[in-house]
Amino acid sequence: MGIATPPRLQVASWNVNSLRVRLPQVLTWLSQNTVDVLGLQETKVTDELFPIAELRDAGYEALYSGQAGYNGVALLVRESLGTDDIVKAIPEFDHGQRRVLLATVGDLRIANLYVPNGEAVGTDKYRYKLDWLDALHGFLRAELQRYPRLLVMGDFNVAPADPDVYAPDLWRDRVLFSAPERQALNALFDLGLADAFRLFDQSPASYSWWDYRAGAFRRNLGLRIDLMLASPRLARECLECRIDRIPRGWERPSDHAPVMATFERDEL
DNA sequence: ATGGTGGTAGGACCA
Repeated sequence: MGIATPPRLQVASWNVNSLRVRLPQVLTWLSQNTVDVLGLQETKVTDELFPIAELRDAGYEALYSGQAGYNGVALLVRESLGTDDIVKAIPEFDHGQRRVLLATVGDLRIANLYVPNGEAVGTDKYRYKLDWLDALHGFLRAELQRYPRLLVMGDFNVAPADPDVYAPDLWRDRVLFSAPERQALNALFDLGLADAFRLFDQSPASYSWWDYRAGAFRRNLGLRIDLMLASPRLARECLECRIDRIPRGWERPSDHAPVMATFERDEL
């Protein structure tokens, strides 16, 4: 018995770099963290092979949009919550790459994204990334009109600012941190979306992705490219946002760490 | 050091 705590919704985003390889880690992490919604990126699994049974046994309903070999996104939602109004592509920018999954969970609108990597500045893939982000901007502007409580999360493959990069001067003209990419991200901020991580005090050199090579994680040579963007209404209800570095240190890890956020809810 | 590692493939790709 005690004073009832306000209801809270805990949300996380994690690029797992193959759900089939990382499923045991996802299940372990879910058992250790009270998360209501988990967005996954780079699932690299077709819908036919998506591990719905294992996730259902863990208490989660799965929404997924996958393809063979590359890309793939999913939303794991605690079964009691339910989902509605599912969208699997940016309208008028659907090229078959499975990078987008939106759903309404309670009164929260959640967009889970795997933004194109862009390969290198000046390449066709880089151009595609910028076009993709431009289309995303128009789409999210419309979503914000419809849904006051909008959370946009995922692997953005762009670091917002100098403190999000271990060597900003080295990265300033490279993919993941080039000025046009940051400008595209700033355009999303200009819609009123807030970088939830920066609503709170954080440790210096907080990153979400570390290259597999050259001992980058051990040396903390990382970038913060996994983000949670909150609409104005939702930003006011955000109680916490942090990165859980622990799974990046596990054996055979994803190269990304989960980003977590907690929101106070009026009711669910 | 144009390297380094990892996933999906069962070749070169993608990151």
